[in-house]
Amino acid sequence: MSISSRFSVGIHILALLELNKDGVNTSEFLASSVNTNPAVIRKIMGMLKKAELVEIHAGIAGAKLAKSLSIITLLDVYRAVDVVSENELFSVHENPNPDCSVGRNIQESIIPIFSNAQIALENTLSKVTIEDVVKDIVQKEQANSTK
Amino acid sequence: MSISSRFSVGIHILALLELNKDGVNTSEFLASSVNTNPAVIRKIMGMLKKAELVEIHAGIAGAKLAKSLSIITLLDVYRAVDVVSENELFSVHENPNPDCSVGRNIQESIIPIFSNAQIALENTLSKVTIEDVVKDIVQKEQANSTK
DNA sequence: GTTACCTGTAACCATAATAGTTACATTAAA
DNA sequence: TTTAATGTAACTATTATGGTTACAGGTAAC
Repeated sequence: MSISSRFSVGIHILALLELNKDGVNTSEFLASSVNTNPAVIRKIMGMLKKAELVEIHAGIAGAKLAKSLSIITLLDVYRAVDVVSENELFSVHENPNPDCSVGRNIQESIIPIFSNAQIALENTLSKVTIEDVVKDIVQKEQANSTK
Repeated sequence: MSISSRFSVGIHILALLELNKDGVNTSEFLASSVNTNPAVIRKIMGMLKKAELVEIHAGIAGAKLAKSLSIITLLDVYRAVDVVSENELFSVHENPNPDCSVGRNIQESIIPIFSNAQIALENTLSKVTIEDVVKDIVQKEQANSTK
């Protein structure tokens, strides 16, 4: 199975908040860029707000980044939108048979390995910031405009 | 979401085939160790067979490892049981708005990053073999028997 | 204060994957 | 021929996703 697209949508939103920082970023505007329903955006925005990545207020149109681009990593977004719980990227089968040497040890053997793999993934995400993504988008735009 | 427990069950099966290599490993026997239904085991065994990790034959009771423990990595198992497709660990939202600079570039910006994270995870899995898991289980057994 | 507009949230739906279950055809060995 | 195992298909319950509608609550402009 795949990790929810909430993650990629979260990145999209944050990048757009930067690139449109002088505009009014309503959920409807953001939804039109992502191409989804405004309620979906508001749900994800709620998560980003809880993680203190964005500033939004009931009744007031528009959202802003709550901190500098350069210190928001993709791992922050990944955690914010709750796509994978702590140490639960891999699921381990429950209740193996304790009367079997494999059954009674497999979980303890496997869990640290799975944890390491998950950490390797998360470390990769922690090394990329929203600033990197924004710069990449700007660069791609320039490359295309001179074609 | 989590990666299917087919992966951990696959590892369990392979380790057990080694530790019980002198016995007859029917799907019923394996199922009793994993604590699930024999048909579930047979389905997973079918995938392991297709990946040439185990040898089984219709009508003949028992399964054997098809290659040496030391060269079967967890990545081999992970691919065999088809828990995550190539480059699809992360899902990316479809059809972002091409009239927005973020919308028209976000996928191209994000996909290589996601791919790197997935590769980091898979590299970790490629460094652990079934032999490592078996040794760990044996060691845990010994540690417990002397308690 | 009332209107207009936005956010916050709940309720609901369709879809898809998981894990399990039953059943049975197919195959091989005793 | 009988027995027993594998290989599969069909079906179920459960769960997460992503979307949709609806509306309560907050804020600002008039």
